[in-house]
Amino acid sequence: MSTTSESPQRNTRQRRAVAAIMADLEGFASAQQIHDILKQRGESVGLSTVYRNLQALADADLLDALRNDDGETLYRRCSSGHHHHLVCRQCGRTVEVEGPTVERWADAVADDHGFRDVEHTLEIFGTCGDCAS
Amino acid sequence: MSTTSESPQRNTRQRRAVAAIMADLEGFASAQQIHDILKQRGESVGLSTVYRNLQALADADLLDALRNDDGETLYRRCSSGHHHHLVCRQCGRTVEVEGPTVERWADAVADDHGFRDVEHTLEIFGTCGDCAS
DNA sequence: ACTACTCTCGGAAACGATTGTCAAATCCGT
DNA sequence: ACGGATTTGACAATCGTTTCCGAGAGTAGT
Repeated sequence: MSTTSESPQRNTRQRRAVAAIMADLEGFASAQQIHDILKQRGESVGLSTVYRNLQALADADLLDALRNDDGETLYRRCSSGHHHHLVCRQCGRTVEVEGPTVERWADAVADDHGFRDVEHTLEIFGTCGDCAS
Repeated sequence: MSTTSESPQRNTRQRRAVAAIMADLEGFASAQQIHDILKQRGESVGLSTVYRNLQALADADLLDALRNDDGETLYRRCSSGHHHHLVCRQCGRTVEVEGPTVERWADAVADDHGFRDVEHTLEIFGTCGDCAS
């Protein structure tokens, strides 16, 4: 499988259901939460399947994935291109932010120390206005 | 535990052994790796104890902790104060970096969106000069 | 529509890091 | 050295996630 094709990607009810949830969802959610939501909507999908499909979507860059402090992986739909997140630690509301300054700073710092092929991760956590009251 | 004192903090062989390892260690290491190193040095310490002491040291801001992509928590000694890391993804060599500009930017962005109690995480990964050759 | 060939599903078992339990060992002030 | 509190450590339990594997469902070819 080194050469070309990804797997053919079949169009299943479960795949559609997970994608639909993610399209609606505002903040980050864990695989288990998404599994619960599916159950509530009556579109029951096996937990393993939820995990698999979320991974697939994340691999295809259709979802952002991040780990919270509890070690859970959270998913959320995302716009294309490089960006970071401002996440409410109460309700999960998320704002995508860009910071050209930060990008340049990170690259410059890495360059100063002779590092190549630089990447970075940056997340901002806080309590949003609504949750603060 | 809201009120006053930290726990009395006793000076045990195990606590000293863990602290000693961390003083020597150059890059980030997982609790289990540290447990192994202790065993090799003949200073055997229970795994739970290693976990507990690493957490305690991290809580006391004597160690930095970060999670790798595999979900393991890695520890490393650190200087005091807020800082970030530039980590070589090959050899683990780590440089502590500061970025007042970034701090201000993050706070400003969060403030713009009405977020309070803001924290952020930022790590830079790359290949260091030595490993690039 | 029928067949054959996969890919996918799902429930249960496996996994791996971490945390909890609790009796025994160890500290440390007195 | 004594005694009460903390800490240790072997083991079990937890928790998120992954893997297994037989059954089920898409899809292409006829």
